[in-house]
Amino acid sequence: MSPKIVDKEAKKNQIIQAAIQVFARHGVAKTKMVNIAEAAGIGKGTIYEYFRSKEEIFSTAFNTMFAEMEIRLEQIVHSSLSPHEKLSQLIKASIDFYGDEASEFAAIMMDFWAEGIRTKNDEILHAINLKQIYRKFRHLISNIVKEGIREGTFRKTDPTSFAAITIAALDGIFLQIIMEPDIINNTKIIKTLENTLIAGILEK
Amino acid sequence: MSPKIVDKEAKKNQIIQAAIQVFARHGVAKTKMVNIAEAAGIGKGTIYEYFRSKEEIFSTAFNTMFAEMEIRLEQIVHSSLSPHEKLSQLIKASIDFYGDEASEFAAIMMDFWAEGIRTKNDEILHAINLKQIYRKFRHLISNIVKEGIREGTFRKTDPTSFAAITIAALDGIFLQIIMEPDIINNTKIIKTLENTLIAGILEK
Amino acid sequence: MSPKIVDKEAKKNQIIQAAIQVFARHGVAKTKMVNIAEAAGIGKGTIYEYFRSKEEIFSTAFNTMFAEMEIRLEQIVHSSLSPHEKLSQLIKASIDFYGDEASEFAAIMMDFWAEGIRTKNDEILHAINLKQIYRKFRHLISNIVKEGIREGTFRKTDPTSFAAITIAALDGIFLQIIMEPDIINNTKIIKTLENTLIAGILEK
Amino acid sequence: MSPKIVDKEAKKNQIIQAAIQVFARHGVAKTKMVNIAEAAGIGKGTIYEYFRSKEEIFSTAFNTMFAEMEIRLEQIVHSSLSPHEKLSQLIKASIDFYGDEASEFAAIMMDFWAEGIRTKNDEILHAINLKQIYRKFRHLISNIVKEGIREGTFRKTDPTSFAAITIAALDGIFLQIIMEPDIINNTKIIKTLENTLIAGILEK
DNA sequence: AATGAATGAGTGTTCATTCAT
DNA sequence: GATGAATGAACACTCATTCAT
Repeated sequence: MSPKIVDKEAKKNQIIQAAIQVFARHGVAKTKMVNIAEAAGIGKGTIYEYFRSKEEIFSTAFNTMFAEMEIRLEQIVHSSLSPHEKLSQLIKASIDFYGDEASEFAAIMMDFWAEGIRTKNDEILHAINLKQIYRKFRHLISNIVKEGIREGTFRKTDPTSFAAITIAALDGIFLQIIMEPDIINNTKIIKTLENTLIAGILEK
Repeated sequence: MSPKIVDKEAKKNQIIQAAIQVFARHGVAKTKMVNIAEAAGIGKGTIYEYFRSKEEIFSTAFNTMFAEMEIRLEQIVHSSLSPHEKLSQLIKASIDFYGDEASEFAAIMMDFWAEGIRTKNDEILHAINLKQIYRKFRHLISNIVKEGIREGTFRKTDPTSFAAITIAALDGIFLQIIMEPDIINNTKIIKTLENTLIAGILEK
Repeated sequence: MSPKIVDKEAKKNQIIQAAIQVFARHGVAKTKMVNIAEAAGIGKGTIYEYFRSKEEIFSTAFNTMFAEMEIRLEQIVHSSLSPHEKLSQLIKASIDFYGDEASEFAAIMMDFWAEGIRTKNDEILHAINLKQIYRKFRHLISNIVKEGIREGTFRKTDPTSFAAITIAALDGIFLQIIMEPDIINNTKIIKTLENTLIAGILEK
Repeated sequence: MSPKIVDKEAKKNQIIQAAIQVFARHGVAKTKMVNIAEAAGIGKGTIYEYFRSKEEIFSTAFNTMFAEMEIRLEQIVHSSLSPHEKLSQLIKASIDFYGDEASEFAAIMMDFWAEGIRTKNDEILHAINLKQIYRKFRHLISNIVKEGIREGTFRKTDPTSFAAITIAALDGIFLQIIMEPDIINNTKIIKTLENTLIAGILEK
């Protein structure tokens, strides 16, 4: 009675993974549906069995990527490490992540940002809530800061501002690593980030 | 210096300024040649008297914008301020700049970045040398750091790494200000940046 | 007469009835195979077990509808009524039919006509023989006319022309009723048709 | 300063005439933009300089054709002929018109009708006001009828119903002529129409 | 020099049809 | 037999670029 049984979710994911690959290599704007289809090893029309439009693929890919980032972040935040160590871990994990996977991850992230920022004005991309995501990230990190202040190991600092700066520094470093993976030395950068960002918040 | 040449240059600039306006408002990908022409108050075909292609307009606009940023940066670096004050100024000037003009400036910058990053792989956009620009920026800031270390006011820190982080933090903050101009409090952020970044490099 | 064959025919009919419903509601051109399948309560692929193509469904539906019309027409023609009464009945039955079911029936009929007319040029739709159908209709009505002339109740009139005009008037009225069911008053129209068409053929 | 000067209206008309040709030959639904472009001897993109969409071409063509019909009709109605002669003229002119130009004109008319009827439900095609057009036609003819009744040459008949039937008969005859131009004898039909329709309304 | 009319390559999306289950 | 997942041909429409005026 029932024909070919397909794991719809698995296939959606397969398409999204293919889309991310292609977005990363060619940019969101220049990615054609047929490219995604080819990358996913399926026919162009098949995509539309799983996604309504290019836009939907875009926002799904976007949310998928940020969801992954969030999970990594939360693992550190909810660990039993000290606040100081949490920040260290956060920095290290981020830089390592960027360093390893950045070149594929970078450009698409920029597109997402570029598109996500513009979303502020458009009403189209409600699915991409960059604002929400950054709020969440800041919230997670500011909790570490508050914890440290409560403990007495961190100086009294505005937790949200510090969180914003930490994310900012990591995002910005990300950009530079993308551009010059060879020159920007990861080890040195990590050390310097600890020496400046963390040193700046530690109670003397 | 014949008047013809001056006219040509002036008109090119007029077109670029129009292009930047339109890029900012609608995004590079969504900007049509006709939009630029209209914004410049000229005919669509006339653009091609001054630029070979949309691509050329894009990269010219890109370089124009970064040239302006460079000038602002150099003014601070080459001032007679102390290294500490130079960094303070740099932070303040950047944040203020972002805060004031960011919303128009932001999205286009993201597009430039997104496109510029991708350029790494393509051979097309040689004109957009994001790598070069960041190198220049790091060089300028690392000079301030070296100056401070030489003076003894800054701790021994890898100047390039610190420069990279400073730029990174400012770029990253830029992103967040763009997204939430109302929530990200400029004054607090500036203070926190000084309390962390600068505090982190100051000799105790 | 094996049950299998009966089933096949029943299912074909079920699909055709569904198709007619959907054609009527959305127009032939805008009707998708999936719409027909849904209306028939079967799977999209199942249709192809019974019909070779959309085209075949279309022409089968077409012929089905005209066959129904023919039956209604023949019932009147072969009744024991007088020629005058037969024409009256014909007009009344047609108008009533249009009036009641027209709005659903109309648009599909127009599509059939439109497609059927074009068939003249194409070789594709041999199945749709609008020419044949109209010939049959004219033949039936011209028989009533001949009967009336023979009886002496009708004036000597070209039977085929009169048949053509009668069908024409009914088709045309159909069109107008479709467009303005409220304004075109059925009772008045029937009376006027009798007063003009029939009055025009009656021997004084 | 100003480049190529083009008579926008003339070109629009050129495209519409081409569109009508192609609509007539292949049907509205099967007509591709590129077909119209080719028929007009222009590039596909050029059409969009003059019309927003296929839909707009369709409705413009529709209105153009009906406007022409209206002019022909009004010429007869507003002539100095007697009501009886006006009706005769109307019938003759219509049949001749159909007979001569019908084969090109027919199919497109059917499409227009088919589409126009469906329009009742959609909100899209406001431009195609078939209802309005028929109302206008009925109005023109009913004026002839009223004139004849006033004069005493026509029997007391509901003018609107008679107008509706006249239009109906002509439309319907049109259909049959389209299908069988050779069999439906124009001269006979005209005579029979006069003998039935007009005879039916004449005061005895 | 300046223009905008003309163009067609290129794109997202639809849908009749196929076919593995 | 029945199904619906898969497919790619097809099509409306866009837009960078050209070029006649």
